[in-house]
Amino acid sequence: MSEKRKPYPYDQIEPKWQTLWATEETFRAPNPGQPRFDPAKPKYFVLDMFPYPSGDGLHVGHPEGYTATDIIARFKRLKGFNVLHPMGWDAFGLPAEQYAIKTGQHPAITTERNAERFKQQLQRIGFSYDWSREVNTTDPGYFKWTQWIFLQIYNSWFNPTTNKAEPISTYTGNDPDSMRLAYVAEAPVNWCPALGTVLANEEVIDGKSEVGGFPVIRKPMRQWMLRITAYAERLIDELEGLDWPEGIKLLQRNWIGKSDGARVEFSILGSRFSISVFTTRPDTLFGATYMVLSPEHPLVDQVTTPEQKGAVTAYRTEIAGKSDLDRTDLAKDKTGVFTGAFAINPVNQEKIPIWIADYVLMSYGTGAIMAVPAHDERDWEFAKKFNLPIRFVVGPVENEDECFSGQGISINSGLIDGLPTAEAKHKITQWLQDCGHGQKTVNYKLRDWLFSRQRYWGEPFPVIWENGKHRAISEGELPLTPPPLEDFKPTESGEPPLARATDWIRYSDGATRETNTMPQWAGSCWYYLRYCDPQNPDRFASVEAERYWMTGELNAECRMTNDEMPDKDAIRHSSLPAKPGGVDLYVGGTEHAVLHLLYARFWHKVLYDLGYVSTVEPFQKLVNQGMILGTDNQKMSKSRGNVINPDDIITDYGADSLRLYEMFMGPLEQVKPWSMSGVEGVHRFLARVWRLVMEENQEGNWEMSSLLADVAPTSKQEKVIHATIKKVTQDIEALAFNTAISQMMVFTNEFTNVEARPVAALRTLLILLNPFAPHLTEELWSLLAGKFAGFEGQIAGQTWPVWDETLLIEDEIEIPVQINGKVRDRITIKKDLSQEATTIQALAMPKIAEATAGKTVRKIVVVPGKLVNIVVG
RNA sequence: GCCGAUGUGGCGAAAUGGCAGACGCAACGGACUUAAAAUCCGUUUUCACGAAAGUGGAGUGCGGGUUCGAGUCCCGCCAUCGGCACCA
Repeated sequence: MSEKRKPYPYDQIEPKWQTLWATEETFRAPNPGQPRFDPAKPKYFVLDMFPYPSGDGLHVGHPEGYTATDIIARFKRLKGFNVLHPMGWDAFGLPAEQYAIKTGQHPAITTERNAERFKQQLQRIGFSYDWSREVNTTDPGYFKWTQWIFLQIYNSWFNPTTNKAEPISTYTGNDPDSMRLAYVAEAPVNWCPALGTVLANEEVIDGKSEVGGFPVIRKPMRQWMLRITAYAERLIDELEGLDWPEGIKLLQRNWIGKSDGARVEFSILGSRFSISVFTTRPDTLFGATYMVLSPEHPLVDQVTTPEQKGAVTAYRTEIAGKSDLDRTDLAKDKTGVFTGAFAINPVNQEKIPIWIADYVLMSYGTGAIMAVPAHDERDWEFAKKFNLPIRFVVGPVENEDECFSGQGISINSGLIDGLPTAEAKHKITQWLQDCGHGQKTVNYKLRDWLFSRQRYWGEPFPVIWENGKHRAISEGELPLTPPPLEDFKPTESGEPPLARATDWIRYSDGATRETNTMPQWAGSCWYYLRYCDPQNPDRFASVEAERYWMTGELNAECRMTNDEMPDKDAIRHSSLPAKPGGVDLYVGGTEHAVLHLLYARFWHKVLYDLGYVSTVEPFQKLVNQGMILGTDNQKMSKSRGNVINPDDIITDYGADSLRLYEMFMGPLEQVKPWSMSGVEGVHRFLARVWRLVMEENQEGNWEMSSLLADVAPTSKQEKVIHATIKKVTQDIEALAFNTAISQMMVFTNEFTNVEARPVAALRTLLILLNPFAPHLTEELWSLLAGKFAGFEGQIAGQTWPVWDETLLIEDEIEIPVQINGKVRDRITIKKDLSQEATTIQALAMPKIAEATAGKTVRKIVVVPGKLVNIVVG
């Protein structure tokens, strides 16, 4: 039984170099001040979205982005950068906890085992991570700082005057607790009975949990919230300077959902209360013929008349029992009930009925609307169903049987008659403001971030409760680790699992610990900062390390020593100027466009405002890799059975082939299907590169190719060499890895059938190919080192080659000659031949002369170096 | 419904407004081999005419437009994928 012969011995080469890189710490990135740190080099921080280490291990989608960043990291090192290229584990989360509930195995054990497996798989692919910087969000040494950052948020408020977060001590009002950026609220939340926890809005998809797809219902509960809405404006504005895909920026802007409009007060007939509404169309106020309160609106009880009480209560009960999915089903008919009460329209003193209906959401605006059926589709539909009056106030009205929601000229609208929509809005808003009936307002779709979970496997809140009030524990008590538990389920009464740890909960006489934990997003909000200085026990990262890796600056003028840390007010508000920078390149999937990327930006801005980090934004450049589909063109999933395991690819073709194929498939950002024969194609290419250097002898052993020679390349070869240097360099910088690989294939084809193979050319190819196929190129480099000069040291320590543009210029070029835009012939001319001479030569060509004979030449376009186009009539 | 992306051979794909299909896969033919595998060389958008070299036409989702010239720019559609979705 002999094993199938391998086209080249990748199975021996790859483990060998992986071991050597690990033992020699080839890719270790020292911090400023550490041995081997070179202050003369510029820095480059290239980051992957770290994975949740699931029990399933990696699939081929993971290494797509990781290979791209690894190529960039290796390329930048060869270009002379200090490169920070780290990896870690986003390891808190539901699957480990559910596994624990099922099996009783502690999540920490599952997590550690899974992370270890992920690490081995990643190392088998030969990624050049600095493993000494590995982080795990579940390590106490890590989440100590997650909790610490929470305390900074808890101890801050957003000052609208300065437009930034400030220590709560600077707030002079009388209820600071109501101003904190982390606060407790009794709010309707997304409760998932099957998971036994609440979820963030972002984690609910079509009324079902993102994890598991279980139904989610609305339920009022006491929860921790983070005041991300305070940053809504800045989260939109500060996207501006970022090098992100426009689509992702747009997704964030839409998620935040800024609307300009007005708040209008409607007094209620015979009541001391008034109803406040938000509208983006104050110019349609004269067309408001009724009002609608959300069923959950607190004023419903106050305004409902005794006669309507029964109907209103019945309706509210019905709505309360509905899932979010039922409520937001657009196909369903509008429903609602009259409250019996009337409001007064402030612009014309008209008496209009007040209804309740579930098409008005409590969670947006004020939870109440003025209904203008003539100019709003939803109000139109509702008015038609319940026979409510419709009055057109924006013209020109062409069809009275249709709702018109566009802009136009105000009619039937008193003081704004005849004004176009924009001016009408402005004037009526001014009028409302002058009369005290309303004011200009900006409203956002973004809600505050529901930040607590009823789970075991998450960061405990560093908070205790005493006499019904919350209070932070001291920083000295961090990290606050979760208690050991046998049973990870919520308690029978619906309390979080931590409530089972009765000893742990008791903080002191009369003080108990918070039993909620933080959501999984918490750890990933700041992990990029921890990579800068992952073992630091005294700060989330030293001032100098954070500043260096985020901005490239050494010798920080603002030196915050650890001793100064407790004296927070002194170190804050040094009003550090905003620095450009952050992570230089961040690669990950689109699925985090509005979750992780919004949360992380929010935390970063709080830390920036408080003076703890140097940049306004965390991620300067973002790239989304496209999903890899199965060979059947479907999304990979266990149930479809189309999942490709990278381990199998490595066993059959080697890690370099896996890396190369991941990049050769197509543009990084694009969605693309896996193809096994495609893997074989790049594998063959790597074997061809191997055989440029090695050949098989009679016994079937590999030895150095006899064609290798210390000769100068021919001028044609020289051109290919420099064209390849140019294209590979430019393509890597543009993240166009597929075309870079094509060019290296062209190079290899050029040198395959030659009588003498110039070693210098191979030397160049090996360096160019090294970021893509690091094992193969290191091996060939070391083999050549025994025979030829110029191969000293590891290839990872070499310098990236530069191309000579003058070598790429051809003396003679062939250009097409067109007649009326169609190619009729080709002509070979001197590169710098004048336009006149080119024209004369082109016209003299037999085919051209024949085709133009007897016709009028109306125009001749000569594009130097490109083509000639003769226009005949 | 709204927003965004994409649409090019049998397949993955390439093309600063300037020779459409680089590179790879698959297929076919040849060399090497007793044979096969591997390797190397060649052909491969399509239609018509031709024994052949070749000649001519069509062609980048569809319909228009700008231009000497459009896969690329503009207008209007269609399809697929992704996101948001009663947001007042």
